[in-house]
Amino acid sequence: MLKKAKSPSSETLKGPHSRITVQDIANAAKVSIGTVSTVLQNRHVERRIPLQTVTRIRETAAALGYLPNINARRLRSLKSEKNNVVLALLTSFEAPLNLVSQFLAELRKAAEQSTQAKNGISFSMVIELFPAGRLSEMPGLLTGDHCNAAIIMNTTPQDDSFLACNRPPFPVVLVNRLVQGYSSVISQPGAGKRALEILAKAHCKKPAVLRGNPLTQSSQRRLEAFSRASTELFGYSMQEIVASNLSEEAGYLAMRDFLKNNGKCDGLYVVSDTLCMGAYLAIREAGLRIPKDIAVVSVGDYEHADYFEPSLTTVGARHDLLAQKAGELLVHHLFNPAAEAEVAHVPTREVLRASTQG
Amino acid sequence: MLKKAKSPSSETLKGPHSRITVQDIANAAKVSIGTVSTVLQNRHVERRIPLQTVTRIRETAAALGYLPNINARRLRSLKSEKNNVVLALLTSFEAPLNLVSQFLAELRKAAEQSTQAKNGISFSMVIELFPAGRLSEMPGLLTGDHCNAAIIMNTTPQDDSFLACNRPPFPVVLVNRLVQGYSSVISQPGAGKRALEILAKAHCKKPAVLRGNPLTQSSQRRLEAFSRASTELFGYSMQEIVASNLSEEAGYLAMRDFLKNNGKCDGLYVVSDTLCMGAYLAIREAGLRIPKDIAVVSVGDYEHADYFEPSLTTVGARHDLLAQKAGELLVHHLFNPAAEAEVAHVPTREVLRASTQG
DNA sequence: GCGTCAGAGAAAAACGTTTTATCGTCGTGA
DNA sequence: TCACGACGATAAAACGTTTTTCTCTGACGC
Repeated sequence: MLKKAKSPSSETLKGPHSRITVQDIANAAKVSIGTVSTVLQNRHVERRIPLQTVTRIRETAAALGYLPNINARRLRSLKSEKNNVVLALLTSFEAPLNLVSQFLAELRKAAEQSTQAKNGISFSMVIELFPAGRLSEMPGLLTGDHCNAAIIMNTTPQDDSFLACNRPPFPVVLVNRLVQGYSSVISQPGAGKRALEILAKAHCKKPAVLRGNPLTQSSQRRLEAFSRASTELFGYSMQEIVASNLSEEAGYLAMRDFLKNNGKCDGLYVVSDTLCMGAYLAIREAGLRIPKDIAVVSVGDYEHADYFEPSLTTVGARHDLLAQKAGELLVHHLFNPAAEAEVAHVPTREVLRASTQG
Repeated sequence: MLKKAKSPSSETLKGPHSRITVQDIANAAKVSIGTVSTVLQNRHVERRIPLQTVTRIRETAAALGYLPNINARRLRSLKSEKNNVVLALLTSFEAPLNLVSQFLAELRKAAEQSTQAKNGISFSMVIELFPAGRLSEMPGLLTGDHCNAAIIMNTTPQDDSFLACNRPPFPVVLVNRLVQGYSSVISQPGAGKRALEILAKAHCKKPAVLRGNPLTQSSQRRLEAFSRASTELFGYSMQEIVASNLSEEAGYLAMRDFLKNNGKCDGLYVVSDTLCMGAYLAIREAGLRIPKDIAVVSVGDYEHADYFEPSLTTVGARHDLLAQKAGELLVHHLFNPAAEAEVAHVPTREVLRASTQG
């Protein structure tokens, strides 16, 4: 009802679902869009707009439910934002976020160090989340209108095959995933083998693994290495205990059921610290001792391992190096569009603690 | 060297630090910007651009180090992106991110439910991180060119006082902070009092708290309530053990030193589960038993409490409700610009476990 | 009566893209 | 010779802002 065409450039009636713009406010308040803009930015005092006009504009803006278009605003805004490059970190809602801030920090560091070379460029970084397995629905991924470069983490196999078929029009670095044609950072394989060796040194003969579902790509590699090493050393593969997801509770339930059904093992490799926390409880409840009855190795996802009772031996990724490498690689690709895809292997870290040492 | 003015609209020489645009590529490759644009979007086949031109454009783009301007691209892009509202979640680098995905998910839910009312609007959500205490340096916070609305979490007192003086030009909801003039969601006070009551019921006489540094606003409120309750019941306040930060290690060290110096307490309130993990180890190492020698209550930040040994009693925030309320409140403000600031108190959850029950 | 100045606002130029409409040119069949 | 389609590319409009420049009043001092 407040709307009324006035400016000749907007004679055409707007569609019903079209968003309110400064032009609409200007028409309704019978001023020009420049005036509306200054008022909405609270610069009316320096521009000497009388209070009456200010309140009129403010009221019509509120009445019309005006929401500024962020992209238009940024496009036109300060000089400092002019040379702005958007770096994104894409991860799934379901994955734990505790690592992503480290990745983001390293990415920023890498970007800013390179700034000195390509001076004048500023960086802004965002995290965007997608539902696991539905990376394909992420807006801007294929059109390239969300970021100039991205680190993608915590994808599912479904997401990976989507990426294999559809390449975003900007540099991408994957974390712990191997997809043809993409750069990625990846933990050195061999953690699985080392896990078995550690258990063997703790005099285990019947190894088992506890894993979540679905199996992440890196877990799968570790498991395969573990299995191969087991076959080599003992002549048989390990038992496999499958938890329904990656929570403590799932680990607890899976391990409890295994032990209840008279499952026997004297060495356990758990592919996530969170699962392991649940497994510890199940083992305690069954009256078994760590490491005397069952030695346990996990991966060191978190920094908790020292505080388990008994403290937990871990062989796993060095997230700090992964993050650093990922940041460097992405920035490298950002400024060297012709560079070949590159897979960086990052060494693992091994900390022997009480859970494998009698 | 490749650059050469051709189009009449860009006769003026560019400054040295000016970013490469499609115009520059067009000039260098001697084609029009429209052609460059179609090639860069890989639509050359449908537009029948010959391969030779395509490669020439691609090569000059790469040689010039072209990076598209994301904002310009989004501004001009698809209809679906036209009615796009940007919702942001601002948190500090230092704070654990494990909660933010829950907040983001709830925010999205709230936004999408409201979409049916305000139909035609799509939402995009981003997380942006700032160094704790330096929220003020976050670009776009005061100019409003980064988002249409934001949830701000994990601020320091310094950030709060900055916010108190400078109001961003978009709706804001704070989490667990009380700042004049802002809407916020906040855990019901009283968790601290309940913690003391639980300890008292476990026959404690000498309560202590273990806290991190700096003290977050919500921790401070809890501590004050705890102290008041202690004074009321016992006639004296609790002892205060201060850890240097919020890590497991800090908790361990602080608690170990306290016990080493003959500190005595029979009930411990720990304001973070992470700290508590360290405290558990220190208590074990000192040969003390939980809860017989020391009963322990913490806050339930994570979902670990069941898996502590012994399992950990918690009284703390219901993050699910906090997140839900925050999302709803922000969306409400987004579509009702005139609405008053509102503080939503969210009840706490109390789970009694073995660490307080002999 | 005339220059000057301040107030209030309009008009227009940018920002860097994408998209649409248009324009030559070249062969080719009638 | 003419109409015509295919080809290759260009010019120009749009996107929604912000910012700069300009215009039009009156009022005021001289």
